[in-house]
Amino acid sequence: MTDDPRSPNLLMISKLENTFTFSSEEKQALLDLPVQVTVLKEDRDIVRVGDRPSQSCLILEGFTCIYKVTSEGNRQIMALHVPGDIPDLQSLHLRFMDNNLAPISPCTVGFIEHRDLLQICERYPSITAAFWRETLVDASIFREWLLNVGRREAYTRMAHLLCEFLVRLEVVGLVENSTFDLPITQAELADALGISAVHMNRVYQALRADGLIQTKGTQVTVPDWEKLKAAGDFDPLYLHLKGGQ
Amino acid sequence: MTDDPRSPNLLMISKLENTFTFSSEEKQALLDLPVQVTVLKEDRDIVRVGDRPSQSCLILEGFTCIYKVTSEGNRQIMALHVPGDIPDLQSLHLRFMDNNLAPISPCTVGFIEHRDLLQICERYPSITAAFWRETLVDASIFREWLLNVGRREAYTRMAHLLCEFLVRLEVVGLVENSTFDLPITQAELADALGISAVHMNRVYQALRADGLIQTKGTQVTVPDWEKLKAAGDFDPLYLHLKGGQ
DNA sequence: CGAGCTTTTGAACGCAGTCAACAATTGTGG
DNA sequence: CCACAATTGTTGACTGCGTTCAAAAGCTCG
Repeated sequence: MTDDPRSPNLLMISKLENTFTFSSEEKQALLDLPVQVTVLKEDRDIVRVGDRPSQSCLILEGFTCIYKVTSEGNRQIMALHVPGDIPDLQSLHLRFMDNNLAPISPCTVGFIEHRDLLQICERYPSITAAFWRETLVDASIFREWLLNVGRREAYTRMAHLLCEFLVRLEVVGLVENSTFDLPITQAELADALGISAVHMNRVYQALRADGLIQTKGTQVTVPDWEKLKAAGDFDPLYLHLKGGQ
Repeated sequence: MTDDPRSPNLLMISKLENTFTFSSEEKQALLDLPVQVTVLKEDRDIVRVGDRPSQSCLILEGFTCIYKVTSEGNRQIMALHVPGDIPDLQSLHLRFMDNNLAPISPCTVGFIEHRDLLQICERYPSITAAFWRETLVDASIFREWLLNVGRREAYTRMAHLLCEFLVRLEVVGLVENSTFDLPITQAELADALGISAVHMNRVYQALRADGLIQTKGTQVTVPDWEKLKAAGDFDPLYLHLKGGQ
């Protein structure tokens, strides 16, 4: 739904170029990758557990999440995705989806056929490496979330998640004046942090009361980055961004 | 420490062949991969957060884990590895280690130089795919652990972990008569499940009292697989084993 | 056979969950 | 543009799963 049909590819390339340098031939191959742009509503899953998709999905606008549900009906959100992410790149090499993928806000995505991805990977090893690396960073984030959910108390946990959001959104230029849009309900945040919605609400209020964040609708402002980092026990190393250490 | 110096490579190949079929040329290349076998004691990390290793490590005997520690000193174990696993394959494409890797029992590992791995990957795309896939399965396990730690109560969580162990050890032939060796302290299990050691002990006792497991030293026996599966809310799909669904 | 680790037990406490009601906001159709 | 419905956010009270602290008992191994 963008005027420039190449824009999805450029978003993907600029993300990958955070850590890789491509030859002009490789870049052209990435530009030529067919991407089918679609606008999705937030109340329908993109793929579900057990599915065998033949395409992967690049987030262009809005946010998505992957989640699973226990047999008791408790939902855990395992990851949140921002524009530039490819949340189900794994399905390129795993036969079945082992999680659900859904938009958490109205969002625009681009679908890329596995066939095309495999073809470009076979031809250009450094593109393979770049995609592989993306999935490794995803895994690194899962590890940090495990530490977060398993060993940090709710207050710290929430502060940590906000730190991660700020950094990841900054990378794709979605932060202005320490402010970003977080179009996500408290119930969803609770599911991402492994706590109840009620407790989430209390923690959120505490963060505001302590001056770590200011909110206005879905906008979140971080007045003191160092303070939030300290509160969230946050070290961006695990995001493996360009800056390195 | 095996008589047959090729054995490490064969272990790796048989694991990869669970889901991939290699040509004889590819298989030979994997067999020719130099592997430096070493015996490690359990009280020293193999790699640490911030390290930049030039090799990855294949588990041959014993168990290892990856873990992180919060600034408060709480440890979370994010994964446990059994023979055949390559716990730090990620370091092939990520500049820095974002977690610690340590043996949890005396263990034998084989170190493989990144240089050699990259070379073989460049030459054989299907070997790249096989290694990539391994890291994707690791990520899938992280996701399941997130659900486990975030949304299941301690009793179910422990049952789930035992289920996972049984299945993964079965794949590498380390289960006999529904019995396997679990040379890991309760404090370590607690760190893997995100609970305290004291509570771990109580849950463990409850599992025994309910007849879901029998223990004898470090040996664990599962008398009724279906019952344990039910107690652990366990579905092996996320392990992406050969059997498919 | 004693040192050191691991497991076990008890008691008190607390973080977070559940339930229930209400307030605020957003969305929708007339 | 308003009225009503539905979702989301907020609050209070009670409960409970799991933590913490401390001490004792059991193992393992030199």
